[in-house]
Amino acid sequence: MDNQQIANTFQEIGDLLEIDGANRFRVLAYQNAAENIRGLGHELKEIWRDNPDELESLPGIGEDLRLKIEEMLNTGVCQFHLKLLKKYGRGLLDVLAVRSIGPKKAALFYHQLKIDSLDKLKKAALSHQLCQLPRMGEKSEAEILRAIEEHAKYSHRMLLSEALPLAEQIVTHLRRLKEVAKVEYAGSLRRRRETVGDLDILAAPRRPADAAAIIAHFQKFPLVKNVIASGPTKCSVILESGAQSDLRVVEKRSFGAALHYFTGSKDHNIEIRTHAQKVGKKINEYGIFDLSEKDKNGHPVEKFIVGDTEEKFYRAVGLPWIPPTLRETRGEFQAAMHGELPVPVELPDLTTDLNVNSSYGDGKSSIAELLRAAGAQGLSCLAIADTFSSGELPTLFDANKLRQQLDEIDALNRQHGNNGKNKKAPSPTHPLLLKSLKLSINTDGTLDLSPADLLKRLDFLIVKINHSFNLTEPRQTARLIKALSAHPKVKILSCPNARLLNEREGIAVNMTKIIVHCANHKQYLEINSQPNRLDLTDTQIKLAIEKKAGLCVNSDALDAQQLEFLQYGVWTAQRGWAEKKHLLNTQPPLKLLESLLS
DNA sequence: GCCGTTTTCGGCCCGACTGTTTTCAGTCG
Repeated sequence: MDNQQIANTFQEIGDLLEIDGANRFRVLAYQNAAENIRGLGHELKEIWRDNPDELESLPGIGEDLRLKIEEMLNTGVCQFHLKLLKKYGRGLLDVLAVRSIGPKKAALFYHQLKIDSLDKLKKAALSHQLCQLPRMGEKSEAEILRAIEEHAKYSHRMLLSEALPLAEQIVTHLRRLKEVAKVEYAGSLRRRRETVGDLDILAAPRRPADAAAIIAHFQKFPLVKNVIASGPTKCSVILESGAQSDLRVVEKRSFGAALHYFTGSKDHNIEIRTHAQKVGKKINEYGIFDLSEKDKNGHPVEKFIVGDTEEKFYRAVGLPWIPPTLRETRGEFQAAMHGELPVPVELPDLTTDLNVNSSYGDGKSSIAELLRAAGAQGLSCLAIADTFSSGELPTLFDANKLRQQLDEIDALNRQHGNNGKNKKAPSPTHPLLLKSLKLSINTDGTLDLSPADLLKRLDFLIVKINHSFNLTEPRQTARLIKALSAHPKVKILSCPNARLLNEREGIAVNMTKIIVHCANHKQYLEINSQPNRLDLTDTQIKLAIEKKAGLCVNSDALDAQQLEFLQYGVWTAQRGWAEKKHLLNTQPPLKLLESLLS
């Protein structure tokens, strides 16, 4: 079992225990463990194989959960999980996933009406059985029906690239209101997670009395389908796309504290709050409060210290500002304490895109168009890497097309003075084109390497998995290592997990082995910037940096416009603690070439 | 069930909103 499966098992145990009426802190322990395991950079399987004792040193894992992890790694199942599932049935988990139904109502429906599936829940609501139950009424019943509809239509997380423009539209909409002093989006969107559950928006009115006007204006956003909750400081709506958006309105003096609070992650906030408690301060979404003064009865007096900006907020607890992309409890608090926070790589640090598709292959733009777009983005170097053979059955290698492409690249380089004789270094005005090729890895790990005379003209090769996604982990790992070793010009592994967000799970592969192989052979793992890939993942990037493996952020653009996707790759790199120095393609092009070919 | 510079027991975040209540339980973030 991999981390994801183990985390899901703990999550389900937590949910079922909650319905079972277990101690809520016991439930919390399972949920925390699930969350921590999801954010882990290393596979539990590997940790356990190397040193079984180390499992218990992981956050949120004690003796009991360690035993359950070992059981799952040994047998592939957890008996306790099976016992709970047998008692309640898997359908009850679906019921629990419906908005407005929590553990208490799920348990009530189950015990009173034997409801253990979405289907039975819907029938009970339609036949008005639900509203007969204690503390249930017609409104609650209607709300459940509506939530079931929404759930059927929309239960996935949005891609970051879908969430961002939507949130920006809402923010723009709110900024138009003169009563608004400040407005930002928060949540996992601000942390640049690869997928986003809902859109959290935060606003501060110019005067406290203006809050109601902001709430009202939010509801008038053209894409609002229905309002699910609205009060004086808070409003939740469902948008036309099915996504939920939550607005919170706080006073200006609390804006920074609230921005921190609603940006999360939850675990990061707990870490900061616990730290604040140790230094005699209290944190909530309204600010930081000093508790050192006591009233005449000896009770602490809450004295507001600060809350208007995040910078001041962190400073008040003795910490530097921590970038949102790092707030995932992956050591950022300790790093901040010791002044060792990474300086995240930024988009302008990139000099080069090492993986772009042209119209010779799957791309839509000509090389000249790609080059212009790259220059406009501030890039001074671009590697054209088309795939000429792909799919289940590799077609014949299209040598003539490639020859024609290489001739065009040589001509363009001469035109820009990059013929080796010119002393001028490549720049956005004199960009350099590199010649590459993206080879599809065969099922047995071999590559179609011919003809040899054309390979000689290429600067480097990229390899990528385009088919046979379902091999076992040992086979898939061996396949990748074989492909990486197939030719000295193979330098980059593209889309290492071969995943498609919301569509296809990544391949089963021992990524630690791949990372170590790349570190030992001066090869580079790609952080693919396509918003539905973002592959490597953040935690794997962090692992790669720890193992000193090379990394690069590439757009894999299919047209000139998609060079803008590099921003998504850079954000993912930031989440993996990548600094400028960790990425190959932040180097000046000539130095980059030297590194790549050494 | 986990955790510890308040440590082996007793905590574990808590405020906003809704609906069904006649003062609050349940859900959510």
